[in-house]
Amino acid sequence: MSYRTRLGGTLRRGDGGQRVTVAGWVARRRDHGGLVFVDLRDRGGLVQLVIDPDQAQAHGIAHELRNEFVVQAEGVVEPRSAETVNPKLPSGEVEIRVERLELLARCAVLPFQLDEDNVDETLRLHHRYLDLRRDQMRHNIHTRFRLTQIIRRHMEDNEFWELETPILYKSTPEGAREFLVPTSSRPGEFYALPQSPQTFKQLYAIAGYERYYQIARCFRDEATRADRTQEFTQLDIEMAFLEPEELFALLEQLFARIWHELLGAELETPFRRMTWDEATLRYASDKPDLRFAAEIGDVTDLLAGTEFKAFRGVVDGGGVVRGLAVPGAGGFSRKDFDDLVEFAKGWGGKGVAWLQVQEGGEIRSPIAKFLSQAELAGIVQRIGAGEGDTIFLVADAEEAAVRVLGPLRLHLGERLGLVEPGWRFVWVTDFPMFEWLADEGRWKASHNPFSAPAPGSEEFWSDPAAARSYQYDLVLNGNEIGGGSIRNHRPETQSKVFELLGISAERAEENFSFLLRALAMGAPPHGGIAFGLDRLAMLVAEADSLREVIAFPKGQGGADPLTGAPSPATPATLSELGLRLAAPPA
RNA sequence: GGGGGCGUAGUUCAGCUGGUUAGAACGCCGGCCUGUCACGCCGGAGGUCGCGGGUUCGAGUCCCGUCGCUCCCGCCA
Repeated sequence: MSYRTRLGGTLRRGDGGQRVTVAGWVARRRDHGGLVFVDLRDRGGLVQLVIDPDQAQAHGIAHELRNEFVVQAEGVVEPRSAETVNPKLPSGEVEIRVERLELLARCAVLPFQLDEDNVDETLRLHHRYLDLRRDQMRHNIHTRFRLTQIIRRHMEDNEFWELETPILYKSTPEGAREFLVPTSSRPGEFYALPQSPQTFKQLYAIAGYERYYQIARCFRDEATRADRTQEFTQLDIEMAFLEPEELFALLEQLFARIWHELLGAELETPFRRMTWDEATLRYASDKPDLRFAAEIGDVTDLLAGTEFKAFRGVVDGGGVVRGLAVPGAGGFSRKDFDDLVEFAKGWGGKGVAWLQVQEGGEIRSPIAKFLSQAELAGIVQRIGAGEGDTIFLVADAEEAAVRVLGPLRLHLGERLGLVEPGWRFVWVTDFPMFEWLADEGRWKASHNPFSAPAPGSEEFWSDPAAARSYQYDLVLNGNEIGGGSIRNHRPETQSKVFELLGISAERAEENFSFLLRALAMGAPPHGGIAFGLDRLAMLVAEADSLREVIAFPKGQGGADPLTGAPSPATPATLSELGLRLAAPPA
């Protein structure tokens, strides 16, 4: 018997009369004793097989069939009569009248039903080959394929080369915890798996491969989340002679294409641009969700001489008073406000004050009596509150206020149903170049140590806190979906960054000598960006977890319920690698 | 590392304030059925209530511990 088949699920009325051989899985059998119907599933969908008792060979097998048995059927595609058309199936206008049926494989009793929702995820992952047969998963995985296909076409249309970088990488001390890889050829020495192809893609740019991209696998040995896994895929891009605007345009076109082809949505380009300072002030976030207004205003200066001690203390201590106005909180009860205070405390805040602007502009608030009319009017005006709005104020050190206001804004937006459907993209630019780690008494690169200073921050070492880097993130509906920067292409600038970060010349030499050497040998100005492909797939497939768009994902803690990885190594393997466990596994 | 949630037939769940033999639906097994498409009808099997301990005359239910999964915070240049 030959396996030459046609996808049954793709058959349509026009195929009527054709003799076909189809193969696939029994999605369902309806056995009437005489007539037997089988919904045959393949990658293309479902098609109905009809097995008549006249066809003794096929009929005998048809009774034995159970869900997920694998069969091949030969027969004739017949248009269905009007009464028997099934409008729910794309192939519902036809059926295959089977003349010969072959049982190719049986299926053991299923651990879960493929048409059941809400099956325990561990069980699904344990039998992922079954789970992937479900329509939803097939749709997700197919959507992911279409996404990468659009990306490849777009990059190719724009003269990018798809190039590879090593998976056995060099361990570098900065950044996320790495997966370490021992090797028997050099006991005591280790590779690391790449957190990103960062340094190699820069080397491509330096080599003069001016437009590089890769759909790259990356690894971080960190805790997982619904939107974070230890092993992930990113669209990685690097270009020589790059102006950020050129990159922005390239990606705006790419996203417009993806949204058009996968979601049927037309995106407005160019996307909005916003500096980090503006995002932090107005949205208390470096990834602002622009699907609703509720912008934050700073009223610190209005309260410089206030009688209200709680605010006065903060202002005098160099802190800020900031707030936002939302509509629709008019009916909040005392308990609702108390809950918000608790919410704020959960984010490390001291609390939240509220003022309701009632009809006629009258203010209702537990703190109104502590504030002058001028202060109240100033706050209402600065925050931009109208009648019926409620203002929420937070007074604290600036960083602490931002930490509370961001989540508070999102919480209120969701709670009050302010979030409008749609896709709000925004480029956030000019990030702080460094962050001061008070606990450790050192500077840390806020993005990565290869980002160049933004125009105006060339002498970043003179005031690291004020320095801005040439970095940009693409944010969609409050989620960071990509980030990149113009890199340091002058070795002396790169060395200065390392120096400021406390990476000694020796350590820089040890870890990055190859990069510094490369930078010294005719490195062009260059830069790039990387996008989380899994997250993008999750967005366009409208899934709620990364694991829904990864064919073989790992669970929390990096455990793979399917294969049982990770697993202990035998003493022989350890010894070959020159390793000995410090403590026996628990 | 910290906090929350969940764990009862193969699966998804119900099981009240502790009280007979722990139920339902789907799945599975057997039988009947020639136009169904979530086919229908009849019958049947299937449970260490995650695990361990405690309280009690009596524990799926209450308490303590533990394991597994998951969500969030920390962390993720």
